[in-house]
Amino acid sequence: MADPKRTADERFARFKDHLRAQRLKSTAQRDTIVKAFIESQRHISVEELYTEVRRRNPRIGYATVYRTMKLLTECGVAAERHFRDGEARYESAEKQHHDHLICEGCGKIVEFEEPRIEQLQEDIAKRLGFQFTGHKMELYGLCRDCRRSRHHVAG
Amino acid sequence: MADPKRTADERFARFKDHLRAQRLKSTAQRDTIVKAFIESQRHISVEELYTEVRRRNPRIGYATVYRTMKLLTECGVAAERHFRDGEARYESAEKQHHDHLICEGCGKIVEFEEPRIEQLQEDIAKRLGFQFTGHKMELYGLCRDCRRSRHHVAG
DNA sequence: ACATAACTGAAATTGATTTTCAGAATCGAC
DNA sequence: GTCGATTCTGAAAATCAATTTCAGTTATGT
Repeated sequence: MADPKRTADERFARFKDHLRAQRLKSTAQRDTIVKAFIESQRHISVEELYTEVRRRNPRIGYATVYRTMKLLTECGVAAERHFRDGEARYESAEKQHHDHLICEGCGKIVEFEEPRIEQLQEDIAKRLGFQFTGHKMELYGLCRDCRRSRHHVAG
Repeated sequence: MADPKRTADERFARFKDHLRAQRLKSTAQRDTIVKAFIESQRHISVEELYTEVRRRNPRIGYATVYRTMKLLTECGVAAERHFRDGEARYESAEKQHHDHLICEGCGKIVEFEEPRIEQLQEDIAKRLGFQFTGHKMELYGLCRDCRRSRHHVAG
């Protein structure tokens, strides 16, 4: 596994490169938000990120967080996901393709890959006359912990 | 294939039964909305349905359409879907389970089933310690027609 | 017919996200 | 370094889909 510090630096640098390439400006607010995102846990929501950003600099506004996440998505550092709860969540776009298994009890998100599913999806698209471009796939279930507490409630 | 008229009547009757069972009231507005939905094409949005409903009775409000679609979903006549475009779409819940392949060019929606994918999904959930409860899966692609027009634009 | 619980439309509200706008900061030219 | 055009920023307003409120209306059981 790669040195996480180095990876973080690389991602930050990629963001800075994007700004330069697009003739956008480097600002303290953007730096703060991007660093907070890069150091964050996976699948963070804007609200969660905003809370952390505010901790670092309380004068940064909600809109700037939204605007900066859009930039991060454009330059391929972040990827936007929409699960069932209605608010966007962002994850690192570094990782190879994967999908998500989400616990309906506690919201825990587990990542997985399954090339056999991807293959079947391509086959289906082709069979129906489509050029396959992508998919959205989430599995839902109950994790072990939540099954245990359900049992308590139920009997 | 079943007689579509009979199926429509059955679905309307199921809605009426639901009202009775829940001690809710039959109203002209609800009847109009439900009939419009039942006669509609697959995957209709609330806005599209509202347009048709207004044609039949211009005094019916948006909120009533929303409220009635919720009832239809509760009694299993309609099923709510959320694709990429942000607004809910409703389809007949009569059909057996299926997923959707959506054209990114024209928005065309094709339904399909693939038991092998469902099986793999269950396997994944079990492997990761989850009790599988369901999935959300959409495939995206370009249909034949849209590929053709792309070619025109591109070359 | 009456009571009453449910329903309706319009308007207000919500929650996530985006836009507007006036002041502030960046960065490239001098 | 400082000027100036351009871009940014935060706060507040706006948007968009969906829900709720509310005061007046209607359906249903007796």
